Amino acid sequence: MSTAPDSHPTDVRTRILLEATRLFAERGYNGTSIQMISQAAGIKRPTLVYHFGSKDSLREAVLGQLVKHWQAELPRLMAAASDGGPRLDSLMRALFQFFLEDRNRARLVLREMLDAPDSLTVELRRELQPWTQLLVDAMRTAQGQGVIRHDVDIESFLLLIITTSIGVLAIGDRTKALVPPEPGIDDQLMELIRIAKTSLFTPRES
Amino acid sequence: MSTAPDSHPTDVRTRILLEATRLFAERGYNGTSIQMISQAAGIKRPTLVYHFGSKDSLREAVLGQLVKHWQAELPRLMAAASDGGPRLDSLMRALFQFFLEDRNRARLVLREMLDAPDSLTVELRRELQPWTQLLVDAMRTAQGQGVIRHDVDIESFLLLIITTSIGVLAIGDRTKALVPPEPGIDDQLMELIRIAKTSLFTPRES
DNA sequence: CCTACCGATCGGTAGG
DNA sequence: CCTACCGATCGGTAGG
Repeated sequence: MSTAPDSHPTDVRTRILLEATRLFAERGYNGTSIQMISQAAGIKRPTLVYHFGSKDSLREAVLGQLVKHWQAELPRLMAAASDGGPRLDSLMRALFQFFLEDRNRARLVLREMLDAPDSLTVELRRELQPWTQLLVDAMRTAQGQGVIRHDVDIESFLLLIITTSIGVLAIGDRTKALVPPEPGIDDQLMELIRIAKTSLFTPRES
Repeated sequence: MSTAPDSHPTDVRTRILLEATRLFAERGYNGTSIQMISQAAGIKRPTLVYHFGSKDSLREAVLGQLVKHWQAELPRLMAAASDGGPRLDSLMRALFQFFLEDRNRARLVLREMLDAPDSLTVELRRELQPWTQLLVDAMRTAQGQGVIRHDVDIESFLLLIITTSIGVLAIGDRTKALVPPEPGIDDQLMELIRIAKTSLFTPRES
């Protein structure tokens, strides 16, 4: 009664969310039964249902986790970069780091985008768009100052960087079979950074 | 007996493949029952099984279609561009055109990459890699001639363009919710072309 | 948090 | 190309 009832790191609810994230990412929502998740979490199926109500609610909880992360991270990044304007570097680094930490996160996002549950678009727009709006504004200012090339379509550029980052991290080790020396994820990410910089910034004169 | 028994454009086998492609793309392999496909094709389930043996064989047939297209298209593109070196433009245009014709193709490819059935990597490597190898060689030559920037990682560059093109065409109308004016697919593709050109070619001196 | 149970749907087969 | 049928698994509920 005096100790928090379920604040352990190996909390049941947490364990369910962890395994659900992994399995949804690896096998997809439809390819994963709540039975598999329950077993991975070391409980019986009705216990999972007791905690989350339904498979679909569990899906929303899993997705909510990721959205929540960026809802906290984007403001942090914007603030940290406020001196000297937001830096492409730190943003891309944060993007890479988060999805590299657990590549299943990238796969999950991609799958959700493909399945397009109604909840997703709505939540993205409501929770994340306000922050990316700020980012777009900052970039537009940099463009006005001549730091960013005049021919850049800021909104599309941002979207493309995000799409590509997630794409590479989710399936980069599978697409590489297309091309002979089979460049690794790191090679692809480094080339992505080069491409982004080259096509975003006005070449320095001197 | 004198007329071909099933060469109609509305051939049963063709109709099954068509509906399977659409449904696998929209709902995923695991999210689509052979019952749904049969119904969409206007037949009963055992008839589908009679034609394709199993759900998994149908999956391979659906994927085989797409691989076959590029197996024919890549050599064609390489040959057409042989005078003056392969042109980035025609390649990207062909890529866009094929996947724009039916966006479900892009979604299907992305889903297969995520599901990573063993057959996929093997088939990509065996059927498509020989042709992309030629493309890489041609680009490397252009790089030696100074047409392509010296700092380009050719293999990663190619992979990134393909990943991004498919990504945009598959989920571009969903990711756009992230950014305020919500740029359309066409905006994103045009910006992708700009990014590719800017980051690939050595700036002309003049 | 569990045991026991539910109807519905799954992919596939038998047999014609 | 179909009807009739199969065991297995699905998500979820009753009740404790």
